Amino acid sequence: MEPNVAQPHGSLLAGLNNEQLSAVTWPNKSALVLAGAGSGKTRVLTTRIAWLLTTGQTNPAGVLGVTFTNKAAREMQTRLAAMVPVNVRAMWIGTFHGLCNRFLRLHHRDAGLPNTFQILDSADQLSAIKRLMKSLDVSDERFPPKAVQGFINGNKENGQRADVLSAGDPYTRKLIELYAAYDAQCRREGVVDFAELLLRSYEVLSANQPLRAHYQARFTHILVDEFQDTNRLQYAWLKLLAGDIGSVFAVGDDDQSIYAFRGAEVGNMRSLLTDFAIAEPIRLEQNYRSAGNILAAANALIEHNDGRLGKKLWTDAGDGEPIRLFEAHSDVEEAAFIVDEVKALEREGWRLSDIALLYRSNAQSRVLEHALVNAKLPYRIYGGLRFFERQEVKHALAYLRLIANPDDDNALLRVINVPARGIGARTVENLLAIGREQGVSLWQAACSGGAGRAAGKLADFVALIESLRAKRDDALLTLAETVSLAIEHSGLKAMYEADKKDGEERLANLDELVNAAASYMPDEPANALVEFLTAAALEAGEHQAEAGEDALQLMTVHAAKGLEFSAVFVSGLEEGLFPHENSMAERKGLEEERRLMYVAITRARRRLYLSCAQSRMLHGRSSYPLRSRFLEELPEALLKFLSAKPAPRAERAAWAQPAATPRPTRSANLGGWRIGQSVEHAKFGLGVVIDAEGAGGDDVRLAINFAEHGIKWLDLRYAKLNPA
DNA sequence: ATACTGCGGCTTTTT
DNA sequence: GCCGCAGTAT
Repeated sequence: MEPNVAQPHGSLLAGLNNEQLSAVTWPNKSALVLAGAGSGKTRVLTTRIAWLLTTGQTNPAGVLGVTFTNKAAREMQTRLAAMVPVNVRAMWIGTFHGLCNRFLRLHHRDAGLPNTFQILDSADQLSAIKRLMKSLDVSDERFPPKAVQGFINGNKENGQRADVLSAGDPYTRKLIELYAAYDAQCRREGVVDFAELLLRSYEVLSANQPLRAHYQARFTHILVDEFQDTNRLQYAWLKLLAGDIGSVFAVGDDDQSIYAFRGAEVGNMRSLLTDFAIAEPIRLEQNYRSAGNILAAANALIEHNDGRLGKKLWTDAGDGEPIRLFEAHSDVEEAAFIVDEVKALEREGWRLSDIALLYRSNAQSRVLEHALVNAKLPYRIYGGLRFFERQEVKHALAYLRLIANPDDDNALLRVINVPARGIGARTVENLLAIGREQGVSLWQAACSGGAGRAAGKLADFVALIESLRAKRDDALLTLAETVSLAIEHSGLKAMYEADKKDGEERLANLDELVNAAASYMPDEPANALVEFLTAAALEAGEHQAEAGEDALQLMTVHAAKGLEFSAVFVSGLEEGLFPHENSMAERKGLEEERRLMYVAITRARRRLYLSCAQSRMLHGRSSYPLRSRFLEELPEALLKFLSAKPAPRAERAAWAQPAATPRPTRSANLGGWRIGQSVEHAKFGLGVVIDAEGAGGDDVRLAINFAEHGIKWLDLRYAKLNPA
């Protein structure tokens, strides 16, 4: 710490611990802040920006603040605004995608994009891919559209265009061909997907030296949140922007890296140290959230991972309560236990909204919800559809997109016959054929009118869109009026009014859309519609608003990252579920599962419950999983066993055994096979039996580690195995 | 055009 | 066991 700098800004820096202070007042060079859970990383990030500004080391234009979620970006802006008098809206603080969008709008010419370019969300992208494949007559059996989407996005996130890819096998060659065709289609239609926002920005900066020099000189301070979640392209983008002058101040936690499955590269943390000549990360290890026992459990668990940068959370708040453990006979009993405990907590005066029920996968919420409904405990569940992803909202947005740009084929196909107006599949086929043959958009094909019997209906549709466009332009409608008019004139409103099933809710959502438009503040009023549509794509909205009532919080562990609760229940701690069996087949999959467990544990402030069940309905059948190895990785001294029937001593003895040794299965019956046996499978080749589950008899599944295909779980009723 | 039925699949998810 | 999709029946 440098007193001469810190002194005049005492109020800004007051209350920071030594490590936080050294991070905040780090000199103007790159840094990696290893910020443990609950160690005050957002505070460090925002205070550093405030400090840089108030000490005159930079001005608002010199700061680039990057986050992953809109929520985090907003929080950064709000907190910064409270610290320094500065127009945070004018600053470049936002998500990777939001900032790239801003960049591409400013430089759309350099990027080769129309100034009205629209953004495809994942669902839009998938339907664009399906449409493309249909037009190219590619079998969606052999090439599942989701897999094609994954291929395209994966390559974009590695910075690779189709033209630099090559493959020996025809399958991959086809994928590359589809990738190229997809990009061409997007270019024709003036749309970009999420990954494209980043890749295109990166390419424009790479190719355009003056532009690059401008931004490199401008952004002297680049600050990144949740750095462990960056992918290769994001890292390259940051590196490019930093150039030789700029510094990167990255905050992250390798132990909370839980998004490798979507391209996050924890390795970027180590790369940052070398590429930016950082001698040692700054460690924020003092935790202000959880009781000591909870941190001790988290520390002990995460020690089982290799290759960590290393970090040990501590608190001066005392040990607190033991961690409560419950082993139920069934998933239903587990849910009943949780309900009972929650009721007890409620009686003791805990707020329901301060209690979270966490689980590994969404399917687990069902049995919990069932128990909660019966117990009349209010709950709020995160996940599922978000506002701008609802079909009625997407329909309305599609009309708005057509107003902004009628050549948007995705939008046109979505609503050309919604509500039904006599334009059937045959007519649409014709349009697609014309579009393909003449190289024009579907809108242009429809305008030319050359489509047989439904020509009149098509003309009506064209007239509808044109009248909406004309009304907006001539009558100078506000954004909200445009939205409202589109909903009404398109017939969407009438359609949902006639829908007795869930029309009412959908109409309410459409009203909400009009409200959203009314309160939307565009940067450039003349461009309000395009901006609004962009915001709708980049910020899909809350998962489910419904605030107000004091309700239990149900969510996946992933969704809980970044949140904290006084009491946390982690349910379903069973092998196969948590750690999830699918993750075992992935490289480093188990370690990511363990980090996920680490995230779950560190959400709790005062009380932590961990539970598992001896039997569980899974995929419509009973399964009899083993206790999760993660439970065995926790020091027994921290635990308090609450099971109605504690496990027998023999089983308890196995409690602290290292997880590496294969444990015996519950049922000795492995359908005649044994752990460690070599087997052969017709499709997967040679492998070794490494684990088993199921009730025995015909209900046996074996985990087999195949030489060629990795670990697979096979159901003996279907899989043909031979001894090898 | 819509409603029903059968089938497969099935982890996590932000932008 | 449940959901979503596709294909068929009305």
